Amino acid sequence: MVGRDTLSCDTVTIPLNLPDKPALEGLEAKWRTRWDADGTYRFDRTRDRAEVYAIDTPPPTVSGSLHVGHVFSYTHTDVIARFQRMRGRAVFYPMGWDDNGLPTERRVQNFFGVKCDPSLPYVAGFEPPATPGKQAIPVSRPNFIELCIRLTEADERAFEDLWRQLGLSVDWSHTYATIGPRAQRISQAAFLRLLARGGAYQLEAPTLWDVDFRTAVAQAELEDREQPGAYHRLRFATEDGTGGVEIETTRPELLPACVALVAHPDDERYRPLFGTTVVTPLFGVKVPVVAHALAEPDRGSGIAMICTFGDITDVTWWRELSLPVRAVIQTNGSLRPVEWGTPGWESVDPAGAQAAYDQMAGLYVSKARGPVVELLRASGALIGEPRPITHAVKFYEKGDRPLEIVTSRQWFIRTMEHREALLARGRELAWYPDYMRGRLENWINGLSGDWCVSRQRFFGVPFPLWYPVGPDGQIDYAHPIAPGEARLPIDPSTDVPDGYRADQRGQPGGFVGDPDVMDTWATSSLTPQIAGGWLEDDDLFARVFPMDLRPQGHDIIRTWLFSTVLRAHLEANTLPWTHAAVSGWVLDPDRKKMSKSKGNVVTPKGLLDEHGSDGVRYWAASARPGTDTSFDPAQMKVGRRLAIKLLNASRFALLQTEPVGAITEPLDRGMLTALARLVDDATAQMEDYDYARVLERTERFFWSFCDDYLELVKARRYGDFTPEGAASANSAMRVALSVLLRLFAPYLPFVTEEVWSWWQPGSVHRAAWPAGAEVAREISGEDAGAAVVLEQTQAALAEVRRVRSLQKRGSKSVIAAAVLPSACAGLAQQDFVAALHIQALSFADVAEPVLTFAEEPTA
RNA sequence: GGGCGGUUAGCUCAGCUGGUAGAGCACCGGCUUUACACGCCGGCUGUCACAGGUUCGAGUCCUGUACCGCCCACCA
Repeated sequence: MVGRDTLSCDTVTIPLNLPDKPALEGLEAKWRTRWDADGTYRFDRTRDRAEVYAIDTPPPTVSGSLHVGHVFSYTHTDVIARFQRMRGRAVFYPMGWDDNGLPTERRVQNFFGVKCDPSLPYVAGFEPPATPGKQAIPVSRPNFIELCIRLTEADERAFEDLWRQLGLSVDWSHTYATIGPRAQRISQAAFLRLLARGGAYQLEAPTLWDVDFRTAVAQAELEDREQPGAYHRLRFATEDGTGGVEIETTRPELLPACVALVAHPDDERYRPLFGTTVVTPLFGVKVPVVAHALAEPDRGSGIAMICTFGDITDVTWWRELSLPVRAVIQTNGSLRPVEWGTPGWESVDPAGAQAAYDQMAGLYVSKARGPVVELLRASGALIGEPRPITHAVKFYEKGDRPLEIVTSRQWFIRTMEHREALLARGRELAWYPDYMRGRLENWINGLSGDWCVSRQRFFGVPFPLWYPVGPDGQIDYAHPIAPGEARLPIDPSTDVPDGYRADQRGQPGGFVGDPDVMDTWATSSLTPQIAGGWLEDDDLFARVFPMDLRPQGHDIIRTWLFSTVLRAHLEANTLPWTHAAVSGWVLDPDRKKMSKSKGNVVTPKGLLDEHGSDGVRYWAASARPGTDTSFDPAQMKVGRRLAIKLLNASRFALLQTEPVGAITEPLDRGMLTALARLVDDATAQMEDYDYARVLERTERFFWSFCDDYLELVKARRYGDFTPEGAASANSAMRVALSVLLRLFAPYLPFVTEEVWSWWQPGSVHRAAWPAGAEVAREISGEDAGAAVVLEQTQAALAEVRRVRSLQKRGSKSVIAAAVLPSACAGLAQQDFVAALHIQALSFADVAEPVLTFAEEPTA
């Protein structure tokens, strides 16, 4: 243990260095430099796992800017880190930078005027133009990633600077980037291991598709948005033409992709139709009427058309009812060309179908709706007019147009078969607050398919695979070629598989690289492994994994938390960490999440400059774990005032160093008894991650310490009575100060370190977290009787002050006679009388103090 | 539709295992007190969302309702 574990004040040898006029200004700059130079927060990697506290820090997205929400939640983590460090743990507190993914891709494109083209070979020493040209220059993926790292370096420096100003006790020698070589290597190795064990597979299947980004997306990346739409009632004729059935749809443009109608098996209205065939309007396609339990009798007309594919339900029906595919949507969202009358596109009227379809082909799906509705209306198949509605439509969370479902070849990680095990992991994990566990369970129970991890993007971690090309030029996806782990990371678009030559790329008998990159969560789900040195530094990894803490926001439980639990479960058969601390959001005064735009108006830097880092941290740390919190500069001012008070009260406590000695006075012993109890409570609550409560209670004690206790002992410590009395007060004050500084240290690292440096060796952040027993030892055990004396004295003080104030007397007024309720008779008379300038004190059966003031000296 | 959280003083929020409502801010009044005017003392402010129930006693436990927020859902 680095810190001192004794409180004996008389052992302090460093010379007192009290400033005349202490101030907060300049403390951030002073101490961050000092901590850096002293390696105060360096991780001690010689310590055993049991002595380590490892944190899986969320890597902020470097292509954005830090906002108030970051300052808020990272402060929570830092408070915990500092507490654990003072508890004697070696804190592994790395920092990551998230530069993998679409936001960075866009920024690199715009900033350098380039675009990623994985078909190009790597060019060593490539330099982008000084100013981006109109025409984007195509570059290879490795070159693109190099540019990304170059661009984000500047952002990372700015972020690091802000974090240091905020006082995060991160070990800056442990950083990683999610697109860096280490993250790529680990992402690829983890994938290959999964593949080798059968935990990953590729499949040609309908998947959720963003038509703008032209990539598959995963269930976790979806969001619902309310969109205007309309119910269209369409009439399908029976095969013999004598009857018909009416369905309702919001997507009439998918009519050419209709493969069946479906109703609930128990629906009496449609039961006679099951097994029969109806004919689609306009296109004349014969489709069966089928039954499936997912069809809801009370929705629309109770019978729906199944298209390939309009939504996820269509996929379910298609799969479970073994229906044919009649896909019309292309990867760019437009309707593909179709030759009606050819296999798969049979029609009772091919010419009519072609004429109708030609008015839609090539149009983006939503644009095709107008023409098809017109045709339906003209044909009489549209019953009544469309009825406008608003309904939820699925979007890619970063996308602008509704998701479509397109059939394509994708990589999946098996998740469905692990659902029970993952739910058990969720129960095994300690959650703060506990109810957040429900979010994970909710999500796992709602999973509808395996995790689609491939993306048809250019920037990201590539799949480390090639495929043989047959003599006929066909790509053999069934037999992927994987590199040995020692070769990782690789980029199959430029690297060549063992046993092949570069000139065999794309040639019959040669190979091709997998063109896709991984979902960013496929990398982010491995942050404990990346930060902990998996596959690279076994010694480090053994000391930090599984980690202790995952701090994160509640909005990414279904993505980051879930996927990290999944990967650790699959790879290591363990939880990735034992605790998850979920922080809330910062809300603006309208009770909405502080948005980027508003967040940029209030920059974190500006806040730290204005209120001081300790002040801002105070506001953040006042919020209970998981609770959404208002952005409140007033609280930051309160925090700043607390820091200033700490400076001044400390100065007072240290102002007079002599004499010191045994703590004998009941008032002093009572104060330390209360403090010992506070420390025990605070420790228990900190262990339970309830840092906000500890701050509140420590603060409450501290203000009372200042305004009551210090005022009461002032005369005695100045030597107005006996040397023994003064010694008792001086010693008690120093014990209390030492303890209070350490209790506040996780919250207010700058001011506590400053004060600590006046009179103590080393850093307060390496000092031992106080224990109640240590405080009690100073007075040879808790003194319950003295605690009562303190309580009575404080209560009497408040009462006399109140009466005095109501009588509009100043605090200097001399009280010739004070009569107090008998219940106060046990108070510390000498200190009490001196602090209130009481000449004669007596007790009687009165409800409140009766004060007789001496004549005011005439001014 | 399912689930979770919230509803306490004008504002922001504490109130842990049930025992006569709390803090800070704001507001008002007082104090040139030798650690601090970036300070100190005091005052004002509440049918603890609503309705039932359990209990000697409920802000605190149970049931239901309303509103706010969030998460999830196979919304034809």
